Amino acid sequence: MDRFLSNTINKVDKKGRVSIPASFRPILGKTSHLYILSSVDQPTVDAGGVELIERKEQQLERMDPFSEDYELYSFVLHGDSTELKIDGEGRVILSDSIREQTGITDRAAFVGRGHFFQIWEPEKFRAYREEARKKVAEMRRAKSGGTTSEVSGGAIGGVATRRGEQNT
Amino acid sequence: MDRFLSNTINKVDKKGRVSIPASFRPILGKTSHLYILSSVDQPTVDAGGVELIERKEQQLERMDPFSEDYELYSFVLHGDSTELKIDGEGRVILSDSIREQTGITDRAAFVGRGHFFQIWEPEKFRAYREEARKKVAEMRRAKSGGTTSEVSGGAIGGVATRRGEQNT
DNA sequence: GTTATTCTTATGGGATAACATGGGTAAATT
DNA sequence: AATTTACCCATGTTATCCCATAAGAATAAC
Repeated sequence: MDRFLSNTINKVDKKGRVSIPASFRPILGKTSHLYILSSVDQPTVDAGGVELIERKEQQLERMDPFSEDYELYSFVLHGDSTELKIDGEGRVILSDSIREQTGITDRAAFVGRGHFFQIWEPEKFRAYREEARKKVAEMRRAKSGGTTSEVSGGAIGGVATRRGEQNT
Repeated sequence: MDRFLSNTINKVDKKGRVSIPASFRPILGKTSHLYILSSVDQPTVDAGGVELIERKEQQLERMDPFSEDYELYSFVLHGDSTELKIDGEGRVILSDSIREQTGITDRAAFVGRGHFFQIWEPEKFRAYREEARKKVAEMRRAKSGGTTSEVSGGAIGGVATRRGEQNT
């Protein structure tokens, strides 16, 4: 497996630590660091290995280094990102900036997105997921006057609600 | 880790000293000096090891030596640079020129920019960051009507606001 | 097929090290 | 001499390391 899939909700302990889902760990590679970029339009952050940053740096390199766009993009990419150290048990401690961005307090939802994953406040994730499902259903309805039952049936998996529960 | 990432706000003590974030220190190499260049278009200064100056000189070489840009760039590059000594605890004392340029009084924001970092007056940083995030979001929206956070991603979490708070 | 055994994981807590910060004092500067 | 700067040491806080444990999951044994 080489992609981040499924979602899990883990607890944030009183020291601010959360376990990265065990299934995500090997995909991050041997690095003991987790890189974080916060989303501009949703209350979530993107997380992954260095490649997450490197991928964006490559996009930067294709831009004119003297342009305003380059300046802004580079500022946001490097100045607004975060590097979390992963401890021996596969945990990270969430920084204040991440908590601000996501609203996370005592539980965090880890959501696989392919070559990266996101970290959400569980309730916000649930709401966003619900909304996304609705929109997808509407789209389909609009396209093919058919019923929605098939669509709403199982387009997107359920949200894990307790320790260790996952959608695999 | 070999790039300057994330941002931190540190306190300037009554002697004028500030700690360089510990995560930035190793990237500077073994040099006990911090090189400073004041920014032309923002109230901030660029900081880094010797490579910072060297890199800028290389950029200069690529410019048309008869252009006005070259003249100005060369002027600020060589005229406005400073060298700060780093003490045993990883602190530097901010010069008057840096304080003038940035408006820093009692707190300083250290902002990673990849191969160098910037030092801002925290409030000014917060404002610029907000603006940058907004513009990047617009950039993204303009390029692709898409809504995935991977596309819109890139911006990041909140600004540290008190001593020691960081995005690590 | 069912039960026992071993492994994984998530989670907690204590001990320790790292870090930002403060202050004292001697060495330089002016 | 009066400041300012470099070097030391002190301290509270936070992060990091290490070990423990419960609950499941996977595997082996019966």
